[in-house]
Amino acid sequence: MSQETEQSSDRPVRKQQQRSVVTQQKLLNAAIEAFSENGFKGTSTRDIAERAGVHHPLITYHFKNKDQLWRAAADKVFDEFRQSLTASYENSGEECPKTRMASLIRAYVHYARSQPALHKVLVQEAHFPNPRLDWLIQTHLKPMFEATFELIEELQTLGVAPAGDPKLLFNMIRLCSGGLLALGNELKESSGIDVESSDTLDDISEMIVKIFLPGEVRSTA
Amino acid sequence: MSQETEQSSDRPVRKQQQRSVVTQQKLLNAAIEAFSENGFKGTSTRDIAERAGVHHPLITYHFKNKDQLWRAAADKVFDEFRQSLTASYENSGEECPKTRMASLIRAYVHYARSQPALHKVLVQEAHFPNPRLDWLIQTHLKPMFEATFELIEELQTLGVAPAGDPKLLFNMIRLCSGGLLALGNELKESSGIDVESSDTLDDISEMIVKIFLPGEVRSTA
DNA sequence: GTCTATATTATGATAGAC
DNA sequence: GTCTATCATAATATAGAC
Repeated sequence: MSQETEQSSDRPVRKQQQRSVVTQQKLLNAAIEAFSENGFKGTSTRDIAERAGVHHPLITYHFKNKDQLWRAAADKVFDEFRQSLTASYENSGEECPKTRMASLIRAYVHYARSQPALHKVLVQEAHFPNPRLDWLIQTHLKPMFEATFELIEELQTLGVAPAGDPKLLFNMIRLCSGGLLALGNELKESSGIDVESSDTLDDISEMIVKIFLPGEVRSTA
Repeated sequence: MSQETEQSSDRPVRKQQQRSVVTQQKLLNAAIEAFSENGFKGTSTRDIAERAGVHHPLITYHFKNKDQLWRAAADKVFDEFRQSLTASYENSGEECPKTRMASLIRAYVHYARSQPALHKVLVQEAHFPNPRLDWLIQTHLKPMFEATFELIEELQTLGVAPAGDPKLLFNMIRLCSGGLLALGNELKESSGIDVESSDTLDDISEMIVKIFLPGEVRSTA
C-alpha cells in the first residue's frame, strides 16, 4: 500500500508545491467569479481556465472535475466569510447582544460587497433540491445559522428585536445584507444606489440595525 | 412594401393562430422555468423545447433566437406581476397609504411564490452590466419602482415608515418579499421555513409590515 | 405550421508527449 | 507539473421536406 518514493532533497518539491498552490488559487478565484456570474451549468471549465490564465486540462489535474472545483470554490468563499465574521466578533469583544449583532451585520455587508458570490450562488442553486445545494447547506449554512438563530432569540427576549419567528427574522436580515449586495449593478441602474461606495455600505448597515433591532438594551450593571 | 395576400376565409387562419399562441405560451412557460433554474447561459433552447413538449426548431420560428425568447419570457413574468399588483390595488380601494402598501406587499409575496423567477432572474443578470439587464431595468423595473418610491416617501413623512433613504428602504422590502421567496428550497433545508405554505406567506407579509411600517396612521376625518 | 437533417461551434474529460 | 491533441457529446442555428 505504501509506495512512497523517498526524496533526497525537499527544495524542488517545495517549489513545485508552491507553484501548484498558486495555480489552484488562481483557478479558485476564477471559478468563484465565473460560477457567480453564470451559475454551475452556465459556466464552462474552459472559461474558468481562461480567466485564471491557465490551460484548461489543469482543472482536471487539480480538482478532478467541474463539480469538485465548484465545491472547492464554495469552501473558499465560506471559509473566508467565516474568518471575516470571527474577526469582527473578536473586535467587538464581549459586549451586549445588540452591539454584537450590529457588528455581525456590518461584517456581513462588507464581505458581501467584496464577494457577492456568497449570496448569488445560493439563489442560483436554491430553486430545486440538488446535491450541490444539500452539501452547501449541511457543510456551511446550517452550522453558521444555528449560532445566529440563538443570538436573534436572545435579542427578542431582550425586546430589542421584534417578536415573530426568529428564523424568518434572521433570513430577512440576511436578505437585506447579502441579498441586497448581490443585486449590485441592478441597484445602481434601477435605484441609483451605488453599492461600491463605503458610505452606502454604512447606510445599509445602519438602516438594518434601526429597522430590525429598534429596541434599546438597558445596561445591566 | 405592402405585400399582404388576401384571405378568402379567416376560419382556418384563426385555428392556426390559436395553435400558434398555445405553442408560444408553452414555450414561454418552459423558458421561464428553465431560465430561472439555470440562468441565460446555462439554459439550452433544446431544454426549453423539451420542457414545453415541442420540437426545438420551433423556437427559432416563433421567437427568432434565444435572446428574443428570454425577453419575451421576461415580458410575460412582469406583465402578469403588474396585473396581480393592479388587482390588489383596486381591491384595497382608496384607503390609507399604509393599507395600500401592506396589500402591495401581500400581493408581491404571493406572486413571488408562484413565480420565483421574478427575483431569481434579476440576481442572475445583476452582477455585471449587460444588455439584457439594461433592457429589463428600462422597460420593467424603473416604471414600476418610481411609483413605489413615492408611496414610501409618503409613508415616511406620515411617520409610518422609518427615516432614511427611501430607495434603500424600498429595496429592502423588495428583498424580504421576492428575494426571500426566491431562496425557496434553501430556506426549507437551512431554516425549516416552508415557503409553499400559505400560513408562511401570511407570516412573511405580516412581519414585513410590522418591521418596515411600524408607525400608525392617524385617521384623518 | 411542423418536422427531419445537418452545419458549425463549444463543452467536459482524457491520453500522452515533454 | 505543464502542455498539445483529441474524443464524444451537446449546443445554437438553419435549410429544406412535408
